[in-house]
Amino acid sequence: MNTQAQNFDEVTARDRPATKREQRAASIDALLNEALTLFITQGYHATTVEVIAQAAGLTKGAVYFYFKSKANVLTTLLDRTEELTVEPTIAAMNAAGDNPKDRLNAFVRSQSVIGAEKTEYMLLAILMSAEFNGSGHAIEIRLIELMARMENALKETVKSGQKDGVFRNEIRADEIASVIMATNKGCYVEWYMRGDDLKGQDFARAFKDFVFDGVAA
Amino acid sequence: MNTQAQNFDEVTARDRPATKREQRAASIDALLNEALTLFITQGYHATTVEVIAQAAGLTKGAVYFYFKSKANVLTTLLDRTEELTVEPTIAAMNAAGDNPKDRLNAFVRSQSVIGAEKTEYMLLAILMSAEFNGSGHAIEIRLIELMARMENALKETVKSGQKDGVFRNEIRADEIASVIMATNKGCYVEWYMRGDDLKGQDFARAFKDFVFDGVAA
Amino acid sequence: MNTQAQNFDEVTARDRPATKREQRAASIDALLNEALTLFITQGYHATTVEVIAQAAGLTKGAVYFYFKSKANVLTTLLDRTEELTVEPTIAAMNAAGDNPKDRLNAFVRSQSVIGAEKTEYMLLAILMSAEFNGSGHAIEIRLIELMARMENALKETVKSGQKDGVFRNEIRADEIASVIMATNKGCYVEWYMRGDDLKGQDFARAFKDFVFDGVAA
Amino acid sequence: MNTQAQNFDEVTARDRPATKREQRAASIDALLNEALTLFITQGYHATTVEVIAQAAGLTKGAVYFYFKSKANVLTTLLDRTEELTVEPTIAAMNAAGDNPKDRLNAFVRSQSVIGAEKTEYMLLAILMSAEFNGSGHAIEIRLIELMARMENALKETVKSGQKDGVFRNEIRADEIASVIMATNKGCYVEWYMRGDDLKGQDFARAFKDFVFDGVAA
DNA sequence: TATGAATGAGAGTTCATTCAT
DNA sequence: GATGAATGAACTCTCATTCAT
Repeated sequence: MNTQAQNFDEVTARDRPATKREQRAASIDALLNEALTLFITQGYHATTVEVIAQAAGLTKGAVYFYFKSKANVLTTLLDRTEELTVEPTIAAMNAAGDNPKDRLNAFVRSQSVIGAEKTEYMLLAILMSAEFNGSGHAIEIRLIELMARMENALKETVKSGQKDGVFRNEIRADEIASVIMATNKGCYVEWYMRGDDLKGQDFARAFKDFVFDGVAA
Repeated sequence: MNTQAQNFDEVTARDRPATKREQRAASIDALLNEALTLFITQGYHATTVEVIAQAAGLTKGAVYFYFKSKANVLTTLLDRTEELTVEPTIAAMNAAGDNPKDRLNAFVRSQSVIGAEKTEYMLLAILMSAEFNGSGHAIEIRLIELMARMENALKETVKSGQKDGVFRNEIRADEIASVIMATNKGCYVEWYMRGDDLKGQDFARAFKDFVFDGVAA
Repeated sequence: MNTQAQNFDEVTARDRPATKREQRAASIDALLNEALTLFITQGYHATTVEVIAQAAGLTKGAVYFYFKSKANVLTTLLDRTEELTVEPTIAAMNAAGDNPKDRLNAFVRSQSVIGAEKTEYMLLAILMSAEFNGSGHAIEIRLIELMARMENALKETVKSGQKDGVFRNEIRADEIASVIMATNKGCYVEWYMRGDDLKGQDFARAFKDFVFDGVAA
Repeated sequence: MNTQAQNFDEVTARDRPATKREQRAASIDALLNEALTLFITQGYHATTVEVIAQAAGLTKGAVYFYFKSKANVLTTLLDRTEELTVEPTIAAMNAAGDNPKDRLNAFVRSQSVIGAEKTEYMLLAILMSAEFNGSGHAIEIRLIELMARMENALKETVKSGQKDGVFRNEIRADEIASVIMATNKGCYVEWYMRGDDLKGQDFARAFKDFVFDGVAA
């Protein structure tokens, strides 16, 4: 299953596929892709259901045919985010073995790769976290949980790196992990907001060097 | 009676001062303080004028008596932000003399101090930048200009530090300055969003060490 | 059932027609008809969108589904006004041939007919001209243009009548045309405001005699 | 009494006279003058109390110090209107004796003079009649009564002119009087709205000729 | 005499959501 | 599968009015 539509980077609902199943998938994909872009460029609140629909070549009603609410569009996107960003990163860390340095390296590398390929999903998680922070909305909880998975993996790595003496010890693992995460998030947002001002590769390298030299024992 | 309200930091408009001038100042202050908190906790779009007014012990109409629009509440707050965060930081850097290391140190120190004392103003600038990014709103321009002042000071310092050979040279000053700014912003947001999870001083120290070891030649 | 509503001139949106296209047309028509009546009886500013909607058996939201603003309801109505009053009058004048007396006669006749059949549209143009005069609003320009089409046709006729010696010459064509227009407008408003006090036909005849004797050489 | 402020055409409250009584009169006068202009240029609804106050060099509160409501500003103005336009016209007609032609002549003449000297007051009555027509507002009744005084005088004159055989008989006095009033009002509004396009004197003459030829037997 | 702070009702407008077709 | 009509709640903003000073 799921063999359809794989090759398209941006599928709009206009390219009507033959079967109903395909059409369904195409519409959902178009809607989600446009919503993803709009949520990170305009913010969730500032993005209207109407605009999402139009961008996907559909009408408002279609959004409610596929999703039970605007919030549900976002949560669906967050499911994809977890799948496409958090899981590969954790998998990469695990694949790197037990050595803390290797694990941290895997984290930074994975983030760089994902940052290049799935930038929008990473940004979605970061920006929605900011937008929903303190809102009491169910999405806030979903986001905290999503981010926590990543941060916990990092924290464990830092901890064991401190125990092994390869990472600096004067500062608690919590704080170090937080600063790394913060730097990571900050760099994503900065990179995104600056558009073409920053050369991606140089910026990613700066980030990497920064992290490594920053935590070196 | 009414002696109990003297110690509060937050004065609401309810405590009617004697003269009109005082009353005016008190109301504006209450309004701006509440708006500041609400804008960073809920976001600008999610904060209604009514809520700002009620939080300040006033009504919607009063907000429009003092400010010509909701946006004007924010711009007034941004004026204060520039005054309270950007200017002291630049002043501190200038006071530190010509040595790039001293200047960078002044920047980091100033940010830490302001981060502790004027956290909300710093956060406002950072969070509103994210919320208004790409909106085309006049506020976006105001924010870009505000942030640019800080970043330019940093960039100049990094550049002269590279010329003197005290900062690493393999990466362009632009990228380094951006990463520092990104780290700075990321840390503010992280710190704020995590509430009491992070010990402020430890976190600030982690940030400082991070920056310094990261740019050391 | 439901056979009783067939004879009504005013169809409200409640009588839901079968197809969507019909429903759309019915709603728009109901909205415009009610708005027309309300704008001339209460004035544009004094008429609220809510009242228009309720009069048409709909809600405020429906008004904004069909029109992008309150002003757009009026401009739509003005388009209809031009079509139903200005164009027939100019067409009637042109159909009357080159003789200035015939043309003026056609003007007065046409105005009387339209005055009887499309009173509200004529009044709308006149009353809105007064209400928006000097406002700087885009509608003001639209109204000036609309009225100018009629007045210019009249002015040309008066001019050629003066050249032919059939109309009095002591007064400039501009002034005569203006007085005719003013009398015309004044009579519409008077007639409308007086309700049933004035017998339409007698009044129209008085107006006609008045104009003809007034311009005769 | 009432000897103060007579010579000023436009007295603003800024030219503070010496005594309180004078100041009071000056403020009221400034307020009424500005309100008069604003009501006819912008309409009653579109004119805010704030704007009236500012135009008079005072604040909103001052308006409520002198008048009990916005409507009361208008009614005060209507009292002046009656005094300055209706009464002189009726007096002029009475002074002209019993001859219907003389009386009508006195009416037209008086209107021309008042039209030149007290244009704004005449316009106020005409335009407010249109704006408040059908509103159910107390002002509507006040306006109807004001206009009726003038129209009744005219109607009586037309009636006796018909009896004497000097005015045309085929049309009822009511209709003739109404058409004259309508023409009169229409011309005022047209003249006003056209600004400088129309030469006042020519226009007045056209109006006069128009009326006389129109009513002549 | 007049100001300026503040209110509260209501305006125009937007938008997530529902539902018959 | 998708549309388009319609709703209703909420939002930003306006303005006549009140009142302590």
